[in-house]
Amino acid sequence: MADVFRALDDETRRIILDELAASDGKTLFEICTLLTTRHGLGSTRQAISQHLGVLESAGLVSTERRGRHKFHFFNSDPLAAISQRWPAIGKDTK
Amino acid sequence: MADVFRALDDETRRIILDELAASDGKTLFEICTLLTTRHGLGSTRQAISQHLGVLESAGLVSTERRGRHKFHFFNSDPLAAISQRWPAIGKDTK
DNA sequence: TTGATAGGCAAGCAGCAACTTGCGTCTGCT
DNA sequence: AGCAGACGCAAGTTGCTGCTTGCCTATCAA
Repeated sequence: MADVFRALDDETRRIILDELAASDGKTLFEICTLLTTRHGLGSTRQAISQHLGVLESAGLVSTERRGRHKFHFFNSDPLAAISQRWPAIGKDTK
Repeated sequence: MADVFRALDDETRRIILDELAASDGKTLFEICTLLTTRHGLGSTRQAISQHLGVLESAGLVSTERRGRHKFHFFNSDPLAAISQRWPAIGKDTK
């Protein structure tokens, strides 16, 4: 559970989650391109790769390898643990 | 919004939030006592004070001064922003 | 098989964040 | 007024974290 909060404590990782939540199945290079074009982030490929590693080890992102491509998928299950700990969250969300 | 995640990225602060969510209106010394007795944390008063400062500047804790006492209250409003960003959170919370 | 594409591993560096330590401030009681 | 309790401020230290750099592995196409 601690990993989830640590993973969310970074604006770049939050943006990555936004992009994956909008449309799943992106590769590392696609995410790199999106971050530079849409969000003006000049991070390196390795930096993004490390971010994805953090997100994956926190369970927020799951991956699937096909050939030389690795696709990334958003997983919201760990976020549910937050609303379980402080139930007031999902109260008025409907 | 970044402050909220940074504030939650610390086990001690999460425990403080748990205690305040369980029962509001605690003073700094009361929180210190709870952390040492119930959770076995040997932190200093100043350390807890700094944690409360982080939580307060993130909007997760509001304070009220009466005399020489300062009471702390849990505020879940910033947590709602999380479920707004990734709506999947409050999905099955009912 | 050669080359190009997609990604992984690991060391090094810089900045931040948590904790401690020491002192200062203000309130309330006697 | 004097003292003790509850809290605030600020500097210094240590450990972690994000980023870069450099090199390596694996897959597909020609």
